[in-house]
Amino acid sequence: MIKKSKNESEMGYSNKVTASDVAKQAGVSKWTVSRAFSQGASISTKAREKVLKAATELGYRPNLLARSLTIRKTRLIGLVVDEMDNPNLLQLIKETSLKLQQRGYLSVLINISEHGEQEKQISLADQFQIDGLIFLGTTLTEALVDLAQTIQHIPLIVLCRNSDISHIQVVSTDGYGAGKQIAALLAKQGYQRIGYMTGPISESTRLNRLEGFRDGLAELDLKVEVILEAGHYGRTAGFNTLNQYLATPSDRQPIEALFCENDVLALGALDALHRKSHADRIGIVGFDDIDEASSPYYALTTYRQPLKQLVDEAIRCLDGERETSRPLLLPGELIIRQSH
Amino acid sequence: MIKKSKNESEMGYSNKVTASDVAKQAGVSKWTVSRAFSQGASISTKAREKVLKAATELGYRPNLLARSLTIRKTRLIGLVVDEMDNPNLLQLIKETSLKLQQRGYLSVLINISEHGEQEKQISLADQFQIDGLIFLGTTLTEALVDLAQTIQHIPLIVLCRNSDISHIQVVSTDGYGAGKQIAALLAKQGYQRIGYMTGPISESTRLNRLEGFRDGLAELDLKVEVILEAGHYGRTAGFNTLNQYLATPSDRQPIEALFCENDVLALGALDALHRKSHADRIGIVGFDDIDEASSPYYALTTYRQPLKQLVDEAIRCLDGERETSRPLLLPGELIIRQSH
DNA sequence: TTAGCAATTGCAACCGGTTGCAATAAAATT
DNA sequence: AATTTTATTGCAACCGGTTGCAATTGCTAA
Repeated sequence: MIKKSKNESEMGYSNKVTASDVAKQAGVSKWTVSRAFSQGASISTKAREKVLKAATELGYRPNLLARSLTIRKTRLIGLVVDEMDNPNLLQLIKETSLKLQQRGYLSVLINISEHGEQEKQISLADQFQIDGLIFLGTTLTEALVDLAQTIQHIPLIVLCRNSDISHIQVVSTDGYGAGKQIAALLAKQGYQRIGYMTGPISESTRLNRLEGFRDGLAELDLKVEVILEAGHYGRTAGFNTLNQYLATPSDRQPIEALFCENDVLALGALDALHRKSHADRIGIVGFDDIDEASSPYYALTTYRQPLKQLVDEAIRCLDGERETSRPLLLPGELIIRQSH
Repeated sequence: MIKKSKNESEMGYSNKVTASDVAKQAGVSKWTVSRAFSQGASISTKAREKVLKAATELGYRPNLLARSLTIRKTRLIGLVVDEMDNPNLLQLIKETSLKLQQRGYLSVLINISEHGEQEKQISLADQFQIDGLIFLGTTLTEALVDLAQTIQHIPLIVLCRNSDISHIQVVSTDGYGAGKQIAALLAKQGYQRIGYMTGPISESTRLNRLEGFRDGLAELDLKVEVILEAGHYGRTAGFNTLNQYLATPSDRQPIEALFCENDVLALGALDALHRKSHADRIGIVGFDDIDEASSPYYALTTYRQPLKQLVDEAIRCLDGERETSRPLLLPGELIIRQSH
């Protein structure tokens, strides 16, 4: 319950209370007011108390815009997102925004799912003097990379994606290792003909899951028989892609197992197998461990990313607590269920 | 592909290019530069061209922070979210941020899922001089309502929730009407014993689905036999809640149909029915029409909210294109599948 | 050619804070 | 008690823009 002071309600909270007003009320100069509100400034306890009292009386709240202008720091962080049909992204946004808040940052959401407006939006946020930019699992297009080149004055971080753009810090799950683990799992299960379903393919960002998967299979004298390319990361896309593959007549046996680049695709793939006879079943493995994966209808075997740790590390990079150098790749956890 | 001018790369894009610099380069005063960048300002075409040329040469980009400070408008809109486990929320965020961007706004994400920090976060955004606040399906606690009272100087909008706080504009789906439709649907199906599963109950926000459902059933001489209360909107919560109900011995017959307050709860409920014999089946209806609802495993009958329209209206309120008055309730669409 | 008027442009002041420096007050030293 | 040292506080200038007003310029009409 927030108590409203008398003055506050009297003045209708017109939000016009400025530091000078407080100064007048407290009988000090506006500079002293400023000091009263900044940590560890040179000010006597007495003065600070006087100011704080006057401030609450008047309902004064410092204007962070003005503050940011002078100290040249906004504590605004841009969160760039694109594929907004993935529950995992929501988790990522949730964790990131929460951690940012805890560190006193404010998140500016930059939605680049609308094609063509991408550079404009990021550029706009930049003009607003954001202090950092985090790409949340974003597929970087060439245009975005170019744009990133022009924004070198703030930390740029790619989360949950690999990339080799020089000045962008990468914080991601070790997709290569995960791919290998999943290869081993499927091989142990006795599958011979194994496929991979990928989302959209980007030049400048990679997930490395396929590479690890391929190498892992190779070590066991197996190979990736087919790569199915879903146009985007969506359940329906996964559904259609697998359906189409199954419907296409071929002289070869169809695959027996399929590793999907993420859970959403995997669920779509499982949807495509709905009501198939047991003989026609295909072992499916996903990636992310979204909530639905644990449903008894899906029971999806998948690989869980260490989301909280990833976010932690990303923010550490923002704060400069980690020298931006090579990509930071953390291991996740294989979640075994029944779908594989 | 963004072309970098020579100067830009020469100076390492140090972001220090100010209006005065451009003025010097263009041989005009900094005020003229300002005018060159503002629509419909009194400036000659010749001067504007000179300035624009100099600006691109130097890589000048206006500092929106400074601009906002003087014009006393930031075009920053706070998006308040809490339950971040709901795919529907992601859609809502997606639509809202996109539309805001199209109107030249920037979205500040305010995550209040962390308890206790709620007021602080909103207050912080307010200090940053945001121009409006949209609650995205947020459950308003008493503390939040109190806080909202102190922020009367900017438009406050509750999206996808009903509320009777005086100065908050409501834009939502007509939950009452939807509830009635669903009541009719279930009655037509021949169900006699019908229940309702609710999420957390809030004093100051309502969805009105239950009220409509109850009245709809009453008109057909039926009633809501039981209200199951899930602690929060989560698949697992829905799962546990229904499971618990089914496991509790009772002298009465169990319900035959259940209307869940949203799809996530409904999917959880369906999970609880996994592998039940046909006789023990319960007809389930959800709300939202999230992507997973269309899965063949779930085939959830549900009610789709007119998301885009809702967002449109909300932003119209922001822009003052609609006199903030009574709640704005739009009808959605019943999506019939097999789960009911 | 020149008065008369509109379109431009420059200037000062301001938005609401912060910061280095100098002046003053308080505390410590001898 | 006088002097040095240290802690506070006030002041001017600044962050990077915008805006009302006055001065200047350009253009039209007489």
